Parts: sequence; structure tokens; C-alpha cells
Amino acid sequence: MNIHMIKKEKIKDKKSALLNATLTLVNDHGFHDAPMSKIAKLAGVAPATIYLYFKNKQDLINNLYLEVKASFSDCAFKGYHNTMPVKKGFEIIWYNIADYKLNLVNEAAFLSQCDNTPMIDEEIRKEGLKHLQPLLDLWDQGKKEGIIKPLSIFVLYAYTIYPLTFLMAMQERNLYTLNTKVLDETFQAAWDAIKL
Amino acid sequence: MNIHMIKKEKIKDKKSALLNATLTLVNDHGFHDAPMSKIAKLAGVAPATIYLYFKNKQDLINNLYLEVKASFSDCAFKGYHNTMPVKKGFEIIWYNIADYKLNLVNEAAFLSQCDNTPMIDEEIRKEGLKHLQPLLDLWDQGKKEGIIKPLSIFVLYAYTIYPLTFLMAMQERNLYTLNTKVLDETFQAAWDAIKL
DNA sequence: AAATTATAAATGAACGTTCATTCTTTTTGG
DNA sequence: CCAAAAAGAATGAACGTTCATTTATAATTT
Repeated sequence: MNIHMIKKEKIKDKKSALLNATLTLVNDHGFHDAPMSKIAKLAGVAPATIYLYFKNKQDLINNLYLEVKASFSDCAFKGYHNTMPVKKGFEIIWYNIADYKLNLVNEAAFLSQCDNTPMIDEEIRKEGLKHLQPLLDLWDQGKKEGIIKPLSIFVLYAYTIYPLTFLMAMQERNLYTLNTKVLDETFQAAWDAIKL
Repeated sequence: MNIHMIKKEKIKDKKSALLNATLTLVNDHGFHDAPMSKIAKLAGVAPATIYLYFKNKQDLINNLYLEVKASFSDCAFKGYHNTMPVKKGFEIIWYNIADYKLNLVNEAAFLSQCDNTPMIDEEIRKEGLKHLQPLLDLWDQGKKEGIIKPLSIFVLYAYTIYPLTFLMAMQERNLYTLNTKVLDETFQAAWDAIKL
């Protein structure tokens, strides 16, 4: 690693420290109570430094949203390939997403907050949705093969993936905990909802 | 209606005008961009007047949350009685909630925003949850009768009611529209997820 | 290799604005 | 004419953002 790489790494560190700090503060106190001053302090930089890396607060939030969304998708399709049988593929993706939501709680909670408030620009939100295409394709395939009900992708998502957001939230509030056995039963519920 | 009632009505009008204005602004721009000055203006009162009816902004939001939550529950259990057969009762409640989420979009979107951000005090949130008891009792009954899977109430909620929140959001963003036929298919998905 | 200059990164203080809330005055209904 | 309700102006605090400097790094010259 030469001297230029070190420099780049340092910059990346600061940027990701800022994104991390934002994630934490927005999760803990909400967008309305996550001022730039606190974000800077938590990231260990001066307030003005934020503006070297991001145009403004909205840009910071948008960037964080896209970054987290990308990490989510990366995780979702780990070990998946579109040559797999539909049910097997769905199972892999579903468990990947469950893992993500239940382990990377902060990231998942942030996404859920973004998706239910007007804090993200609509165009940015749309950009974040593209990553999910392989799952939509899988569902199409399943419908063609007569394995999955001929429902809209929105209904399919609502009844298989979206419920995990709720369970994650309940777990974070210590109202509920998912173990492996319960997770299997939960997958079964998702599958029963959409299978033909 | 005597003269005192008129006065009370007027007070109620102002209070509900404030709650309505808050609902609108929080929905359209988020909590972080719904200042008291704008709320007052939209409600047609002076900023200071808000403080005659609410202790502070948080109190205003909390009150709104509880009021909307109550209206939601009222709607949810319309025409339901616990002497009904489990499936019939569940069907009535499910369609009631679907109606609410798809017609009273503003109220439902507000609740979804509250439930996914730290903008509501945790104790207030817990208070708002109590209203749902009849549904939880119904599920208990269903489990006893062997009609419904022996899953936690959180999973049951996640796979039957919660998905409607997602469909509502997609509908509000004009990405999707539910007609009567699709709604029936959607109910079927909910039921398939939890029925034994 | 040391010394000097140029460039980039980072800072803390300061800006104008907006916020939630309060204070004082005016209006209103009985 | 009085108490309650409402208004509007005023408040300090806090906000996002910018600015003039300082500090650190790189390039160039001795």
C-alpha cells in the first residue's frame, strides 16, 4: 500500500465515520434531533468538516440511505443464483434478509425509518429500490412455474419480506426475541402466504 | 345545544384544527420540518394559542398519536364481537383495518411514521397498543381451537396486519392500487400465512 | 537531505435564520 | 366591566452553513 492509498483510506475513514455517526444519532433520536453539531462531535471532526464530504445535511442523509440500502442488497443475495429452483432461491434470500434485519439492527432500523417518513428525496428512494430486481425476477419465475400465487410484487413483498421489519422493531424494543426455531416457523408463514 | 356547549364545541374545534394541521404537516414534510409556526398558521391560530391546548410540541404529537390510534382501533372492531367464529371475526377486523389504511391514508401514514421513528415517547406508544387487545384475544381463541398456528402475537400481526402498511405506502406513492378483487386475494394471503 | 513553497484538509468561531416557547397586550363573551 | 382566550411581538437557544485561519501534507528548489 503506497502513500496515496493511505491518504485515500484516511478520507474514507472520515466519511464513513460521519455516516456511522449519522446512522447512530438518527436511529436514537430521529432526524429532527440529530443536528450537524452532534454528528460532527460523534464522528470526531469539526462541524465544518462535514461540508468537505457532503453538500449539506440532506445530501448526507441521502448518501447514508443509498449506502445502507446497497449493503442490504449485497447481503440479501449472498449465495443466491437465478439458476436455483424458485423455492430454494426464495429461501436463501429470505433467510439472508432475516439475518440482516435481526443482526444489523441499526442499519435495518434506519432503512425502516427512511421508508416510512419523508426524510429521503423520492428520487433517491427509487434509486435504492433497483437493487431488489433479482428477487422480483425470481417471483416472476415462480409465478410462471405455478409455484407462487399470481400476485403483484408489492403484495408478495408485503407478505414475505416486510413482516421482518416489524419483528425487528419488536425485538429492538425488547418485546420479543426470535430464535432459530421461531425463525423457521416465520419463514413457513411467509411461504404459506404466497405459495400456490 | 346551550351556550356552554357552543363554547366547548369551539374549543374542541380549535384543538382538532391543531391536531389536523399537525397531521398534515408531519405527513407532508416530516416531524423535523413541521414547526409550531406553520402548524399554527395552517390551523388558523396564533403560535401562542397552541400552548393553551398543549403543554409543548411533544405533548401535541403525543396527543395526536393517541387520538389517531384510538380512531384506528374504533374502526378496526366495528361490527365485531368476540362471540363470532374465529375466522369470521378475523375477516371482519382485517377488512376494517384494510379499509382504514386505504381510505384514511393520512391517519394511517402518520401512525406508520410514529411506529418507525423515535418521535413518540415509548410509554405513550405502549398506551396506544392496548387498544388492540380484542384481536390478540381472538388469536388466542383461534390457537386454542387449532385453527391458527401457535405463533406469537407479534408474528401473527407481522404477517396479517402489518403488510397493509406497506401496501398503503405503495398506494400513496402511486406505485400500486388495490381494487376489491386484489384486496380479497390479499386477505387470502394473510389467512394462509397464519391458518393451520 | 534540508529548506522553502504550494496545496489540500481541517478547524473553531461566527453568520443569518429559524425554532419552540414566553410575555405583554388586545379581543371577546358573559 | 371582568375574566378567559387569543393574538402578536419578543426571547434566547439552537440550527445549518460559511468563513477566515491554521495545520498537515506534498512538491519544488536548494
